[in-house]
This record gives sequence, C-alpha cells and structure tokens, in this order.
Amino acid sequence: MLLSPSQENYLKAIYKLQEDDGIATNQALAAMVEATPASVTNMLRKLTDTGYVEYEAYQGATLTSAGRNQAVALVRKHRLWEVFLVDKLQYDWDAVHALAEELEHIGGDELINRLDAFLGHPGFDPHGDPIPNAKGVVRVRQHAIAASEASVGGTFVVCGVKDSSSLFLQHLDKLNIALGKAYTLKECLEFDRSAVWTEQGGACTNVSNEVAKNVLIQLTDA
Amino acid sequence: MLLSPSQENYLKAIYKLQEDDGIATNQALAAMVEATPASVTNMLRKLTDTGYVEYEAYQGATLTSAGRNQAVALVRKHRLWEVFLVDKLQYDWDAVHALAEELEHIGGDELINRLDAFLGHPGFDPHGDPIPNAKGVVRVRQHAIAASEASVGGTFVVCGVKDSSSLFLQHLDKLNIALGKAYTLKECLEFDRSAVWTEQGGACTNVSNEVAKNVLIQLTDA
DNA sequence: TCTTTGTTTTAGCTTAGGCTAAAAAAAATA
DNA sequence: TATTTTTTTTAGCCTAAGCTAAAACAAAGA
Repeated sequence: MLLSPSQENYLKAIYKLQEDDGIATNQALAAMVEATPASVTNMLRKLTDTGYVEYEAYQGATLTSAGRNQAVALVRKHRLWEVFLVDKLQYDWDAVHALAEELEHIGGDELINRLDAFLGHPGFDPHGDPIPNAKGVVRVRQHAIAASEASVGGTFVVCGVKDSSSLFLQHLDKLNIALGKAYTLKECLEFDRSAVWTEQGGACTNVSNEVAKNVLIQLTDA
Repeated sequence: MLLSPSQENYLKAIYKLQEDDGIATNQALAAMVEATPASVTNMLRKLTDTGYVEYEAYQGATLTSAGRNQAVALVRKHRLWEVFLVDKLQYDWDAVHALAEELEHIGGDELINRLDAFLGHPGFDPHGDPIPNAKGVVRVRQHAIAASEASVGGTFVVCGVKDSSSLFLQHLDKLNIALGKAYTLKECLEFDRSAVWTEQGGACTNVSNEVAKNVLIQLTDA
C-alpha cells in the first residue's frame, strides 16, 4: 500500500501521540497535523481502509502493527536526514526539522539504507533522539532523565532534549549548552527552582527550571 | 510565487522543449509531464497567471525570464542530487533519475547551495550534463559532438550522453563504455555504420551507429 | 438523573490537478 | 479552394485533502 505524504504525516502523528499519551485523540491529531478535527475524521477513515490504522467513531485511533512499522520507518528517515543536514551540510540543529519533514517522504528503503551507511549508521540524531535501525528496532535511550531531576552535587552529561523547537534549541545555544557536554549541578535555588551548572573548566551557567525540565541528561559517577 | 511540484515539472518540460525544439507544443508537453493535452491547457493557464509562462491559445508556451530562472534552478537541483546519489550513496548512474526527480522539489536555495558546497561544486552530473551555478549560469559543454561524427583514426574522450534512459545507460555499461574513457576510432563499417573503438590498453568495442549517435565525445589530439 | 460543556462526526463546499468526450481551430492534403 | 486530419480547447466530471457550520455524541457537574 503506497501512502501519500499527508497520510504518512498522520501515521507519524498517531505514533507520537500513542507513545506520549497512550491515546491519539482526534483533537490532538488535528493539532499535530495542522488540520481541523473534521479533516482528521475523514483521513482516519481512509487510513483504516489501508490497514494501517484501527479506528472506530469517537474512540480515537490506534496503529496496526503494519502502521507502526510505517511510522517507525518515517521516524528513521526523518532522523537520518537530520543527521545528514547537520553533519554533512553544516546546518544548525535548530534549522533542520522542516527540511527533514520534506525529505522523509522521498524514496524508499533503498535510499534510506544507503544514506544510513553513508552517515556511518548513526545511533542518534542531532537532538539526541535514537534512530531506529533498518529492521525498525528503536534503541531506547538508557538512563536518561530530565535535568530538573538531578540532585545538587551530581554530575551529568547532556544527551537530549524534550522540546526540539527552534526557539528552545536557540535558547540552549545562547546558554552554550550542547549535547555531550558534562556539568556538575552546583546548586538549586529554592525561590524559582533555577539551577547553577558548572563545567569542568569552571564556567557557570544559570539554568531555569523550565529549561532543565526539557533537557535530558545521563548521570555520571565522576 | 511558490510553485507546486507539478507546476515545477511543467516549467522544466517547457524549458527542455524550448532548448531542444525551439517550441513547446501542447502535445509534446503532455508527453513530457505524462498528462493529457487537456490537462496541459489547464495548467498553462495557471502558470500564465504566475508570470512564469507566456501562453496564448493554440500558440504553444514560452517561459518568461522569471520562468527560465526557475527552470534552470530546477535543473541545477536535479543534477546536484544526481551527483550526490552517485558519488556519495554509490548509486549506479542509470538508477538516479527518478529519485532526483523527487528530491529536486525539496527546500530552497539554502539547501541546494549547501549541497553544492558539500559536493565540491561539481561542474557536471553523472551523465556528463553541465550543472548550472548558483546564479543560473549554464556552462555550455565545449566541443562536444556525437560519437557518430568522429572520423576514422581520430581519438576522443567520452564526455556525455544524449539519451540518459536506464536502458541506454545499462547498454553502455555492458559495452564497458563510461564517461572519461579515451578511445581511437579504428574503423567504421560501411554496411551498418557500426564502428570499432579501441582503448589505450588495446581492448576493442563494437559500437552500433544507434549507440554512437547518443554518445557525446570530445576530440583529442593524441 | 438532567443539563451543560466539550468533542467528534456529518453534510456540503473548495481547490489543485487530473481525466474523457465533444467542439473548435489549425494544418495538411486532395 | 475544399476537405480531411491533427491539434488544441471547452465542458463536465473525478479524487485527494482540506475547510465551515450544524448535528450527534460523550463526559462532567448540578
């Protein structure tokens, strides 16, 4: 069954909502694909016919296992193209989402597997999100927690973000926070829950709770 | 003015027909974009409104200078993606057209200029066709003639093809003919105009007139 | 339980890009 | 020049994917 770009976007949206919220409601889908709830109902009917989605009126949508495979393949394509754009074309990490969104609808397995090999089979995209392999296996990020969960005195490495909007990523750039950087949580201020992170070199960064909640870290025992 | 992929394909088709035949007739366009003449009439009206095409009923279509710019930009995108697919993803030269046809509609100048830089500003695509630069200047292939025009005893280098169909390219593969290879035209047989080409190493290749007409060469004075 | 509120679906419309069949125009031939 | 053939256009229809407004349903509060 061949899917249109639009149909592929719906599958991806259902997949993400299922992962995050467990359930893909009509309204949430509408927001995610930028359409009205009425249009969503319409599309869900069609996708049910393709066998990728299970859907009954008023009950929300679920992916079939075929649908899930499609969605994972799309996530794989999206993230590999993001790696290409950042690693090879030197784009900034906050500028690749929209382009990858277009590129992910091009070609089939052959293209993406060649791209994967060319990029050296990367495990993570520029935002630290894991890249499913050719068989659709998504490696789960081990031991990743939100930076807001760290305890004072602890050391950690930044390994991902929860919010990958341009706005947030550019804010991290301004704070000079990037994937792979190591910090110690020096203190956490009672008043607004903002934190002070120090780098090995001694540089300090003031991090608001709002930011910390959206930065993923791995604790290190150093 | 933002164009749809379909509209872009029409502009490219008009451009090619103008280059080759001087005139883009409705019927030729229909064949090229794989639609009916009625659909072409329809689309030409719309493109006239965008200012990229000039068109009057029964008179065929011409590109405006803005239209020509768009078309050249598309040719540039197409050929750069072909270079990427062959040089970086190791595709065979006969397998890249369809994918490039999809990729050429993605993104804007930023993406393609970065791709160009990444590829090292190549001058020619895998079929020997020149790649327009960022300003839309198409370098004309110097001194290129069809191999069928060579005279016996002459030496030449293969620099392009007139027919870049999969079928023809695969045939060249079988004959072991590739861009950049040097030959001497040993003899030309009266009966069927087929020719014998010899390589430096001494290997001989029998080349039909039909093939020779579609291979572009540059004469060398060796 | 009844009513209000919020969500989902239905009904009917829109636009882009196709199509076929018939009419009109242009080109070619007698 | 008249007629036939070919090409192009018109007219009317189709599908995908969206939209709005109204109706139907589900969930929550009184």
